[in-house]
Amino acid sequence: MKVSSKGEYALRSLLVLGQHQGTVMTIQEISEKTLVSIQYLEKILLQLKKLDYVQSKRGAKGGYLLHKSPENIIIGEVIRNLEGPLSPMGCASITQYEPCPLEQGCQLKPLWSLVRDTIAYVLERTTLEDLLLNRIRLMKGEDFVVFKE
Amino acid sequence: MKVSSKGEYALRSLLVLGQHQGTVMTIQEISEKTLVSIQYLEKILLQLKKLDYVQSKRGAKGGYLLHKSPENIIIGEVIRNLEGPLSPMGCASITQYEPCPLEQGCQLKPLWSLVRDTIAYVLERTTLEDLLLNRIRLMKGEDFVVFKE
DNA sequence: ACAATTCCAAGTAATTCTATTGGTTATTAA
DNA sequence: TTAATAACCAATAGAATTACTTGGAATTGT
Repeated sequence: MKVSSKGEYALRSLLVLGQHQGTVMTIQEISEKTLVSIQYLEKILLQLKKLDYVQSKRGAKGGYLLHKSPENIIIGEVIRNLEGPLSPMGCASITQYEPCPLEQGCQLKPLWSLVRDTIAYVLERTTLEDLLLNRIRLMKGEDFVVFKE
Repeated sequence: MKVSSKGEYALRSLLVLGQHQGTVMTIQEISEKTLVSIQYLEKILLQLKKLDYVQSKRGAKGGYLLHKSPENIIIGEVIRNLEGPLSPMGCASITQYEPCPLEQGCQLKPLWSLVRDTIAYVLERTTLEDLLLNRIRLMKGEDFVVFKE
């Protein structure tokens, strides 16, 4: 159930850019802050640019800037865009459903759908702004309830 | 955020064995029901045996049986045993924590911890019996609440 | 002009995932 | 006792993915 390093690195980059809004950051600077190699970052930032999360300036004094404001960057979407569906199995994916020969009568699919929904519930309601403001609430014990009873 | 096919196949096998409790099933029969190759299943079943979920009988009339009763087979544990931590990132794993150089002050870790906790919440409360009885509740819209307010 | 910096394509190395091959050992039934 | 059945086991091979590298082309500011 891992998130790939590509997703992790993309989020690290967005966070760093979010912490320096208004100033242009070079890939090198982002690399220092995120501990990701310049060459790999390059590819990730290019992807983030195509997805319109960031903006670039070429040439001397160039670099990267956030293009959307943090409250409009939804973490679930970033992950989906960079590494595919949030669903643990294709059969339970809403954005990229894949059929499965076992599907009719499959007793596993409801579980995967439930997992997909819980993950999506969390990640689609979290924005870059939430991360920047440390607005994530950790759950412990009894203050966590999945179903309204 | 995918579950590997090994985990999926293991759960399919346990489900099939759960549907035929009391009767010994050969790998071949399990293969037909799960649509997994005999050779790959062999390896998975061996692992499930070492983990004590199933029991085997060698020789003619041999095959596999569940060894634990379905209500004692916790899905989260099966997945963890077969493919590692439920956590999307090592830094947020409770069972197999891995340190990260960015960790102090990392604004991503709380998110990964939250995701880990939600996934674990679902999978550690689901048993094979729940799957066999189709006792998984799909969430929709407003009957799903993550935090008690 | 020149240095800085993004852009881009291609390739490589490592890892993990999935599956196969070729046998060995234990059990049952005839 | 023999033959058939079926689990056990080790080694490895192929495919896919991930992570990263290389080498240069294009753009911009001074």
